[in-house]
Amino acid sequence: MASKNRLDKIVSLSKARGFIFQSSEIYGGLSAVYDYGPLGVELKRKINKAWWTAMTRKHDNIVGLDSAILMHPKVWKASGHVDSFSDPMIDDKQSKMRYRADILIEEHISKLREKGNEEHADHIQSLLDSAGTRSSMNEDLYAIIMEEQIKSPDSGAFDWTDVRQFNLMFKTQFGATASGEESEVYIRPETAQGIFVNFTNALNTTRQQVPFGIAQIGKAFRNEVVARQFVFRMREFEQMEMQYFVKPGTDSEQYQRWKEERIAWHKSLGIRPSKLRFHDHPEDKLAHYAKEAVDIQYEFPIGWQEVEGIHNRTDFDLGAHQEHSGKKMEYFDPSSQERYIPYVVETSIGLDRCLLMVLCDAFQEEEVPGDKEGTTETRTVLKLHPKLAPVTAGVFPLMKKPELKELAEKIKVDLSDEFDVQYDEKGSIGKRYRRQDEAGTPFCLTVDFDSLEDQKVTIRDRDTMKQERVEISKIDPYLRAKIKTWSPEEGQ
RNA sequence: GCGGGUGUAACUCAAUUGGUAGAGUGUCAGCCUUCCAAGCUGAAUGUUGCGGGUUCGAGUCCCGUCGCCCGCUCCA
Repeated sequence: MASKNRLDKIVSLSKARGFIFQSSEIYGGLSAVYDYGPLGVELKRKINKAWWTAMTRKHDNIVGLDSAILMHPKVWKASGHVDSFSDPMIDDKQSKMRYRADILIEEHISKLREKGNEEHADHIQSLLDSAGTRSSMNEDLYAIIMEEQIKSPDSGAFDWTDVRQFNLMFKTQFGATASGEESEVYIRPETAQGIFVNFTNALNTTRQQVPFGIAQIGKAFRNEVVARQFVFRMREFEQMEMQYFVKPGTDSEQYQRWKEERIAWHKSLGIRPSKLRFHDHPEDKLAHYAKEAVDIQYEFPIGWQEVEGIHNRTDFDLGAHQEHSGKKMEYFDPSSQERYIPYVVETSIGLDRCLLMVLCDAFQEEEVPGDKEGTTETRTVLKLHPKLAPVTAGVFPLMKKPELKELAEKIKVDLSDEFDVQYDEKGSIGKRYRRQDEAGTPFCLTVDFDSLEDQKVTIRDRDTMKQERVEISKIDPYLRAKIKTWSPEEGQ
C-alpha cells in the first residue's frame, strides 16, 4: 500500500513540477499516452544522451542510425510481427475471465493425449494448425471450441464470446488517395527492424567489420490491450536499441558481455545497485526469435519490472529479411575467408521506463528539522544524478536587492554556456531551496552581501543540505568535480 | 475488451436527507526579511471530466461516454 502511494506521489509531483502530463488532458486525456513537460524533456534528453554517448562515442565499432517510423509492409511480415504480434482472445461470459483461444485448444489437445485419444488429438491439432490465415482464424478457432465443447478452465462453463483478434500494431493509410488493404502500412512496433534492413547499408558505408553494432533511438507504437501504470507501459514510447552483429559461435559470449556492460550503465545513471537485478527468461518462454534472453529489472513501487531486454536473436532477423527480400544479408569475413549471416545480440531499453526508474530511484521524502524547535517537516527531494538533473544549478540573490541581483544574473549567464542554470529571486531563500529540491537540482548558488566583497558564493548541496563558500571563478570546476564524483546513497 | 471502484481549482481534499461550490498548499503582486516551505496585505483560477435525462432545483439521483485505479488478459 505504501508503495502504491509512492507511485501516486511521483505521478503527482511529475505533474505539479512539469515532468510528465497526460496527453490531450483538456479533452479528457488519451489512454496510455503522455507528454513530457519542461523539466521532463530535459531529463529525457539527458538520459537519451547518456545512452548515446555510452553506446556510440565510447565504442569505435558501434555506429548510429535514425530510420523511419513507416516501413515497407513486408518488413513486418518478415519479422514475424504480422503473424504473431496479435492474439486471438475469447472470454468466458460467466466468470469474465479471458483466455487465448489457441492456448485453450492446445490444452484441450494435451488432455486428449493424456487420455490416450491420440487420433482425435492429432485431428484437432491439424485443425488448429490450418486455422492459420488471419482473416478466418477467429472463426476457425471458435468453430473448434464449439465443436469440441471446450469448457472454461476456471468456471467449467461453456458460455463463450466470439474469438476476437487483438492486433498490437497500429495501421495507417499510405498515400493521399490510397484506400484498401493494399495501401495499408504499419506504424513500427519496434525500432529494431529499421536497423536490420539497414544492415548492409551500414556495413558498406562505415568500413566496420564484425563484430560491430548499430544503435538507434526512436519512437515505437503498440496498441496494447491494457496499458497502465503511468509511463511504464505506453502506446507511444521511445526505445533505445543496439543490435550487435557477431560471428556465429561467439554469440553467447557476446551476450554475456553485453549483460554486464548494460547493467553497469544503469548503475552509472546513479541507480542504486540493490534495486537492479537480472531476470533470465526460461527457455520455454522465449520469444520466437531468441535463443537466450534476459531482462534487467528495477524494483519499482509496483514491484520488479523490466527496464531493458538483452536478447541473443541469432540470425533470425537477417535470415528472414534475406529470405523475404531476396537480398543477401551475408558478411564476408576477410580474416577467415568465410561468408555467413551474422548473429545478433540485441540490447533494447525503453527510454520512458528508464526515466520512470530514474524518477522512482531519486524520489525521497525526508524528515528535516522544522520551523520551530523540536518539530519536523517533510522535505520532498529528487536525488537525481547531477548529470541527469534538468537544472544543474539554481542561482539566487539572497534578497531582491539590485546589487545582489546584478551579480547573480551575471553568474547565471556565465554558467549557462556549460550548465543548465536557473535564476530565481521569488520568495524566501528556504523556499527557493525546496522548490529546487523537488526539481532535483543538485546545487544552489546564493549571492549575498559578502559576495560583493569577497567574490564568493554559498553553494548549497541538495542531498546533504550543507553549504560551502566557493570563489566565483572556481564554480565551474567545482560543479564539474561534484558531478563526476556523485554516487547514490544506499539505504531506503 | 470484461467486472468492480472512481472523477470537485495547478496539487491534496471539503460540501447535511438533492437547495445556488469552499479550505489548505501552490501561483501572482506589494511590504518585510542576511541562508532551508517565516510573517503581513492583496489578487487570479472552477460551465464539479464530457453529453444527455429526472426535478421547481443536480457536485449529489439515472443513462451514455471519456479518463484514472484494482482484478482478469496481454507484454518481441
